[in-house]
Amino acid sequence: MIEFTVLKKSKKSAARLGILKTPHGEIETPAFVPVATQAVIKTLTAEEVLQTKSQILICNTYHLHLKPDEKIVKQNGGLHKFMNWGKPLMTDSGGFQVFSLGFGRDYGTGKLLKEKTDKAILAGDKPANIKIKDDGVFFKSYIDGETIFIGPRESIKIQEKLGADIIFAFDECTSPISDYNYTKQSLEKTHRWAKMCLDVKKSKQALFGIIQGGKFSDLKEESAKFIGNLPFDGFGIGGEFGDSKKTMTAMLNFTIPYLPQEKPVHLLGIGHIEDIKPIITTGVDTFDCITPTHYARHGIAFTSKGRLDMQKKVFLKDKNPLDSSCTCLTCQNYSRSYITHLFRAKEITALQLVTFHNLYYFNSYVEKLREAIKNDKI
RNA sequence: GCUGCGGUGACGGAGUGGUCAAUCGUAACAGACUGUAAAUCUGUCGCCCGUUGGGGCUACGGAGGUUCGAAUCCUCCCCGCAGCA
Repeated sequence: MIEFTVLKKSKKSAARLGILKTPHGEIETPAFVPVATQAVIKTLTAEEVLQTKSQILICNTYHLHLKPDEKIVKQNGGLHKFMNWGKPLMTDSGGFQVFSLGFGRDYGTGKLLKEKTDKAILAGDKPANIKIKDDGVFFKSYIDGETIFIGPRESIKIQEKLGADIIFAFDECTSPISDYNYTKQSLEKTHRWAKMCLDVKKSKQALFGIIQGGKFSDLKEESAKFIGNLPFDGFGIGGEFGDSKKTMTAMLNFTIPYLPQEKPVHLLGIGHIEDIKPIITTGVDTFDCITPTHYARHGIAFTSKGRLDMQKKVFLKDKNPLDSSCTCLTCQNYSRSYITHLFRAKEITALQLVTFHNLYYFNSYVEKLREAIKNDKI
């Protein structure tokens, strides 16, 4: 079980400061949630992750079901013990994979639409590689092609075996190019699945329901009201948020007030550094994003001066740390020159040093924002 | 000195008379990435002009030659490797 306490609401915005108590410790919110899909923050050990000021991680049901199988995790004493992470954990339900391995893959689109497109997903359209049925989804394992069925029941059972503190309802994350009718039909399914998740769950883990509805206000409202009225321990806001950052913030400002104010709100899969302040001011308590870890492995370091592409030749002659105002171990001990050398030499330590820094940087930034809420500055 | 093999774009290495500015890989450069199919993917990669289609120029060790046409065939030369003297 979890316990959520709102300590303070900003006078300037909907931002709020809170404490989320879990069986594995407390989280100061708003908090960034690094993504540990396969029960690891890629390139880092759990001990290193602790030093990045991370308070809670999110792992993935679909991926851990395929590998190593939740039974193995359970036999190892559950996720916390398995991955040597004594702090709070979430598991995502696999609902994102319904999108990313389905229409996301077919159309090459992400959660946010960058360019205008004529492509559209209409009611009745079916993704090429997965089958979405009334009770769940048939996936093809990307490992060996095996057919795998995950629905609300399966997802909850897997998540119970994994043993995270907070688990998510199985949903269908919709694409930014889904039309109104597709989104509406999908939403009905997600709502039905949400109830099933509540019915199936036997553990004391906290279960978060997920609000969908795409970019359509009436569907978002309907979803927030419906999911918000179910006895979930918290809420995730998922799916896509229109085609610009402004619509995203507007949509959050519109949606969150429909949810019970005493329960925590998690924003699923959003969090480029420039998005963080805007989403926090809408009242989001926790949010996860692959950006700091994923981009790190592609050479991008986030700094107070903006993104740096550490593969660029210029940095070979730069003896400064990634960010001279950063107090992380990477910045204390290693130069841009060295890190760039490692990238160009294809040394895996490059990925590690930047992953460490990026996580520390994101967490430090959110820490500052918590301070700002305390002082009613945002 | 003889015999054999070979010299291709930054590098490795295809091509062996027209469809070749030359497959592919690497490097280089540029771009993308938001609940991780992702240490990944995409684009450019001889020079010059055109917004595109495209056009011009210079190129496959060097110099000649054969041919309508040569990286590809012939002659001589230079260089490398191997074997034999």
